[in-house]
Amino acid sequence: MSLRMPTIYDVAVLAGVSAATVSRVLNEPSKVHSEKRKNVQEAINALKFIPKADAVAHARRQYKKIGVIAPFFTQPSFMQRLRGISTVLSGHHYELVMYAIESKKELEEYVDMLAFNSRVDGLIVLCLNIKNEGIAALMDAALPVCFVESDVSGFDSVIVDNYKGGWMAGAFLYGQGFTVPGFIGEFSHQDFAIPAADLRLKGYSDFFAQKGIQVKTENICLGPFPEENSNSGMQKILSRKDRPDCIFASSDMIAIRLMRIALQKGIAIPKELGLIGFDDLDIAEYLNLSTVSQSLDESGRLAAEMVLDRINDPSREIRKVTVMQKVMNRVIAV
Amino acid sequence: MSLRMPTIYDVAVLAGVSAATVSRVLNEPSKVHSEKRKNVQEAINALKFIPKADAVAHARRQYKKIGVIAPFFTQPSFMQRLRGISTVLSGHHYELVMYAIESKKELEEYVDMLAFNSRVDGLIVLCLNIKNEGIAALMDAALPVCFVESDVSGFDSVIVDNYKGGWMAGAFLYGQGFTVPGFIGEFSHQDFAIPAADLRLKGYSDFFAQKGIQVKTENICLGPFPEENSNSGMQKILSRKDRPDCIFASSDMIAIRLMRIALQKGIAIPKELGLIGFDDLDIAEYLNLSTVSQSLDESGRLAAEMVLDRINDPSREIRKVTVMQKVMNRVIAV
DNA sequence: TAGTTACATGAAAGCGGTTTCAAGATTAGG
DNA sequence: CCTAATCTTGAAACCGCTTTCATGTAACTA
Repeated sequence: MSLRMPTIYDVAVLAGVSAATVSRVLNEPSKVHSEKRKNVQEAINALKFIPKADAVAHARRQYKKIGVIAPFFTQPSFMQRLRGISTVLSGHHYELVMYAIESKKELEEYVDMLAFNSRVDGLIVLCLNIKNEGIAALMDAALPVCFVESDVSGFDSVIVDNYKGGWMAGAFLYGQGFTVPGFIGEFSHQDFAIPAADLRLKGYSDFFAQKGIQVKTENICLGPFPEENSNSGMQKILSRKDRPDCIFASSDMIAIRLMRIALQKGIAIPKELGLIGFDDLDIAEYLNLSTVSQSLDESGRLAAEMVLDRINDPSREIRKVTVMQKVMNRVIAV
Repeated sequence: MSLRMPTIYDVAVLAGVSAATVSRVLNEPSKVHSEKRKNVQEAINALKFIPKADAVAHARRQYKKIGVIAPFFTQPSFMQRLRGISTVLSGHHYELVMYAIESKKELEEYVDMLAFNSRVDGLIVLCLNIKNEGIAALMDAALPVCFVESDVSGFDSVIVDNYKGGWMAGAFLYGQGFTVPGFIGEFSHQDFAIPAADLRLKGYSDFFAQKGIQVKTENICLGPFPEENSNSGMQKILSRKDRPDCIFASSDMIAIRLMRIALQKGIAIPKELGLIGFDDLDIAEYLNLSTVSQSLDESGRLAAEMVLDRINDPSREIRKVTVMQKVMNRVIAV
C-alpha cells in the first residue's frame, strides 16, 4: 500500500508533460496530440492514477451529488420513490445522499444547511412542508430543487392529485356495485409532512356524494395504527351488522392490515367486502391488493430528471408535472 | 441574491484579521482572544458567512460521508437497516450516500471507485458478496469498511447467524406442538448477494432432525415469488391432504403472502397452521406475524458505529459482532 | 512568401478552506 | 528586572484538480 496516492502531478512528471495536459487527456482527450496522449495514458496506468473525486468537485464546483430529503422511515412509499430516483441518478453518475428528517426542527436545519453550504448540486424534497423562510433560502441559494407532492411556486414539482385519487377509489368501488362506502386512514400528525389522507377522503366522499351516497361518519375510521388489536376501530367497523360493504384505505399498509382482519373474520374480499388501497406499493401487487397507483417509481424518476435538467439549464421555465394515477384492479384469487 | 457567496477571506477583511483567525473562531474558538473573536463573529453574521462544506472537506481530507452499498431495492429489510445506519450517522453529522447495486458488474465498478477515488470516509457493505480483487482493493485503500452479513477477514463485520435463526424457527414451531414442518423460501439467484435462505433452511432442518423429524421435500417450496397465483407452490402445499402443520418462511414478505393464502382458505393461524417468518420487518409487527427478529435496525446501528469508530482509530483491532436474534411470538388475535 | 488561422501546450491562477510554523506580545517565575 | 514559558496571530504552504490565457508551431490562404 502506497502511503500517498499518486496525484496528477506525479503522472505529469512521469509522462514529461504538464498537469494541465494530463487533465486534458482525462477530460477532453481529443484536445491532446495522440502521441503525448499515449504517453500520458501509460503513465496513468503505470501509477494506477485515479483522480480524487473530491479535488475534481472542488475545482469544478460540481459535486455530482443530489440530496433527497424526506421523512423516509415513516412510510414504505418513500423507498419506492427512492428507487426511481436512484435509477436516474446512477445512470447519470450522480450520488444520492439521503437526509432523513424526523422533526420540524431537523427539517429547518437541513434546509438551511443545504441551501448555503454547498453540499449538493440539487435537491429533491419529498412530501415535506417547508415553510416560507426555508423556501426563501432555497430560492436565494439558487439551488435546483424539485418538490414532490407539494407545489411550491417558483420551483419544479411533481404533483400527486390526492383528491382525484380518492375520487378514483370511490369510482372503482361504486363500479363494482358497492354502495355503502367506508374509509380508513391515518391523518398526518406530523406538522412537517404533507397531509395526503384527508384530501383522499375528500375526493372519495365527493365521488359518492355525486351519486347521492354519503360516507357516513361511523364508517370512517381514523388511525393512528397499529392500535390495540382486539377492539381496534377496524375490527369494530367490520363487526357491525350494518358495516360498510366496501372500504377505501388511505394507504396500502393500512389496507393490508384490514385485509388480514377481514380474511380472518371470514369476510371474502372482494366478494363480501370491496377493498382498495392507495400507493401501489410492491407489497400490494404481492398480496393482490387492488389499489390506486400513484406511480411511485415514476414520480421519483421524474423528480430526478427534473433536477438534473435544471442543473444543466438553470434558467429554463418552471415545470409542474402531475403524476398519473390509475386503479390497479387485482383479484384475490382463490 | 448575492452573485458570489462570501468566503472566509471576506470575513477576514471585514473583521480586520487573517483568514487563519477566522478559521480558528470557527473551529477552536478558545484559541482566539475574546475581543477579536467577537469582531469575527460579527463579521460572520453580517456577511451571513457559511463555510462551504466542500472546501472544508478538501482541506481536511475528510468528507463526512459514509457510503452504504447494497442491493437496496430487492428486499424491504435493507430499508430497515438503513434506518439504523441513518440514525447513527446523522447523530454524528455524517452524510449517508446510497449506492444501489443491481448487477455483479455494477458491484465491481462501485467497489473500485469507492476504494480509490476519495468519495467517502467509510463504507458499509450490506449482504454483498465482494470477490477477492475487490476486497484487496478496499484493503489497499485502507478505507474503513464494515461488512454486514458477511464475514470478511481483516474487516469489521456485523454477522447474522442464519443457521441459528433457522434452528430457532424450528424450535419455536416445535415448542408450539407442531410436528410436520414445512418450509417456503426463496434462494438467492443473484450471484453478487449473500445467500441466506439456504442456511436458514439448513438450521431449521437440523433442528427437526435432532428431534427425529424430517422436513420432507414435498413440504419445501422454493420461489421465486410471486408466481402464478392459482396454482402456486404455496397454494399446492396448503391444499394437500397431508399438508405440513406449520411453516417457516425464509422472510417476512413470503410469510405474509402465505398468511393471506392461508386465511383465505379458512386456515386459522396459528391454530391450524403454525407460521413463522424471518426478519421482523415493521410489517410483521403490523400484521402480528410471528417471526425471527434479526434486529435489523440494530444491525444497521452497529455497523455505522463500527465504521465511525474505525475512522477515529484506524488501527484498532478488527471487531466482529454477531447480531442478536430472537423469536417474536405474536398472536393473530381474533 | 507573408499573413492568418487553427492547434497544442504549459504557467499560473483559481476553488475556499485548514494547518504549520515562526514571530511578537504577555504573563509567570525567580 | 531579566529570562522562560505561554498566548495570539498571520504568512504561507497545502489539499489536487480545472481552466484561462498567452505563446509557440504547424497548416492554410492569398
